[in-house]
Amino acid sequence: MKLDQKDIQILKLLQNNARLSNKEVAAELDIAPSTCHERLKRLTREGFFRAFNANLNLKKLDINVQVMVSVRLNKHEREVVNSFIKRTRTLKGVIKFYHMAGDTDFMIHIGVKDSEDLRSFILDKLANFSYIDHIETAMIFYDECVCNLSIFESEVLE
Amino acid sequence: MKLDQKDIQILKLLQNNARLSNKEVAAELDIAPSTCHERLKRLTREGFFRAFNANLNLKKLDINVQVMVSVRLNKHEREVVNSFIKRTRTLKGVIKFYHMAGDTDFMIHIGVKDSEDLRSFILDKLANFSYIDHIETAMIFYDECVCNLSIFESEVLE
DNA sequence: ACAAGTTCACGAACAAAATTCATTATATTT
DNA sequence: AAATATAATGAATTTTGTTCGTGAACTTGT
Repeated sequence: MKLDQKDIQILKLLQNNARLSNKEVAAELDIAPSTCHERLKRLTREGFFRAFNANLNLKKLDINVQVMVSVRLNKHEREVVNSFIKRTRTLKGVIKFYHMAGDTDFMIHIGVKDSEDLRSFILDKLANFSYIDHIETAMIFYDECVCNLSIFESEVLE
Repeated sequence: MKLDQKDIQILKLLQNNARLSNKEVAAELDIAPSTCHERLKRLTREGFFRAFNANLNLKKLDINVQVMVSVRLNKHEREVVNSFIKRTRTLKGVIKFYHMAGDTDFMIHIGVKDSEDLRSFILDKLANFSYIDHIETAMIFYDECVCNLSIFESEVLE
């Protein structure tokens, strides 16, 4: 499946503003709304979008502490790893979940109200999983979704 | 400003599907579209949304390598830090940008085509910033935006 | 180079959703 | 309880989404 410039432009626009209307995207690309609609439908059908997420202003929700929790397990069989993922990804406060290669097995971006909630998250929820080898917590001052698609403007995929 | 259950439900719904139509959200909350529209407008006006991002299927874009690059600087004056941020956050391939407290100053989630592009990213783009003390790269097997808002269902903010 | 076929973009027509607003209902305050 | 403020509603209007027939542009095979 080939992507041309227009397709890539659509992806980039929605990447940075997922609530743009079809009409707005069309205007940006300088094509007819119906044409744009066809392309957007095709991109969706072909699975170019994983999800559309609203990035919330956490401070307004009284979520004042964001941290990156790095976890190392002491067993790495598929079963143990899967069970960790299954159990952890649904915990309240989890924002983003990375499964890593290397020293650290998981990096979990979490957001909570205060340091008490953080303590409870780590001690009560994370640490009582049986195969934890190591947990390290680093505070996040500031995070940002940048989304600079690493595709050259001249590049066309097929 | 107070948030009630319905507001929180709206935020959660859009967090997980930012392209839901007003009508769909209204149906989910079991309220009239006009009511829902008012609330959504209010939430937007009051700044509860930072952004709406499409999460793209990177494999389909020939972006096969995702890594978390940890950077430590050897100077931490505001000027140096700001200049690093300004310079780095716009680099092609940067997906998410974390400014950290602690051992590591920045964690940068990047996505590139292959290990060659990664090498070039690190050597040509990152490493020639003057105040780099340390760069560490960890491969990401898999990442996911989970968005489990850490707000209790019974909780109401004001 | 040319004909046949395919792909793509377009605009008009229709359907659906967004948006506004006057009215009614529900809370809050005094 | 009356008065006031706040929120929800449905109907009317505007705007957008969606479909589809038509024609332009581009491919392919000869």
